[in-house]
Amino acid sequence: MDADKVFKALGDPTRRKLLDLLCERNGQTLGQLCENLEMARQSATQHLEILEAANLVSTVKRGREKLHFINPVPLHEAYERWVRKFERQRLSLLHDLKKELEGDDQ
Amino acid sequence: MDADKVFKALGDPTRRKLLDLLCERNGQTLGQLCENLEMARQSATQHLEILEAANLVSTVKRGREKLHFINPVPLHEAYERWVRKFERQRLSLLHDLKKELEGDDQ
DNA sequence: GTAATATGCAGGTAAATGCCTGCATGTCAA
DNA sequence: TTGACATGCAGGCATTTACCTGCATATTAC
Repeated sequence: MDADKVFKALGDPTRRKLLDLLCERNGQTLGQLCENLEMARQSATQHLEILEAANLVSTVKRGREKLHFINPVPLHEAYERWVRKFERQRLSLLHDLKKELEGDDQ
Repeated sequence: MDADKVFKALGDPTRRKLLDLLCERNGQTLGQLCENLEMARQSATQHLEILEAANLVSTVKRGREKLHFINPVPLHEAYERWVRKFERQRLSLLHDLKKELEGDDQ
């Protein structure tokens, strides 16, 4: 997994929306996905390419259509390897912050 | 929480490294953080401003120093409201994908 | 007070990003 | 075969991004 590609891919609201759309109904074509976005088809294609490069989406050609499927693995790995560390320390980090904001400096 | 700011902030490797550094030792000054980055102080400042705008980092001025603390709340919320949806459906999404990659199209 | 230290502020630039238009290719159906 | 449909490819353009340098301000130590 390339963590940077995954996080970069998630950094754009259109791409998060695409993942949302695929989560609602997996295996949609490019055209179907475009109906829910307010941009040109080619722009959506570029976003989908970025998601594919991050391995968050896999595609299958069926005739003249291209079907898009979520691959949940990289997202899971990014969470496990990166976000979870912060979750583990969440309460103590929150404690640091509160103590400091209260000006408790002695 | 502004989800877009949070995800955008996490989309840069330098900013993730800053969060990592603060996770190891919370409350570091700008100068301390810069020692671990290979860029000018001003560049690091800009990254920290973005983390602060996303509310992922809070700062406290102490004399001429500026201390930086992680705020774990927005990250937790982003996970809860967004990533967890995919976690819940993870196995079924993975199943869709596998079925399709096997060319199981009937 | 003065010098060293820590940070803030104001541009400036090259590269990346996100969007577009126009045209080409490939597939299906009549 | 021909026209409609789904997608691919190439290039252009405005904005944002990530980095920098140079100088200003504020705090501490001597």
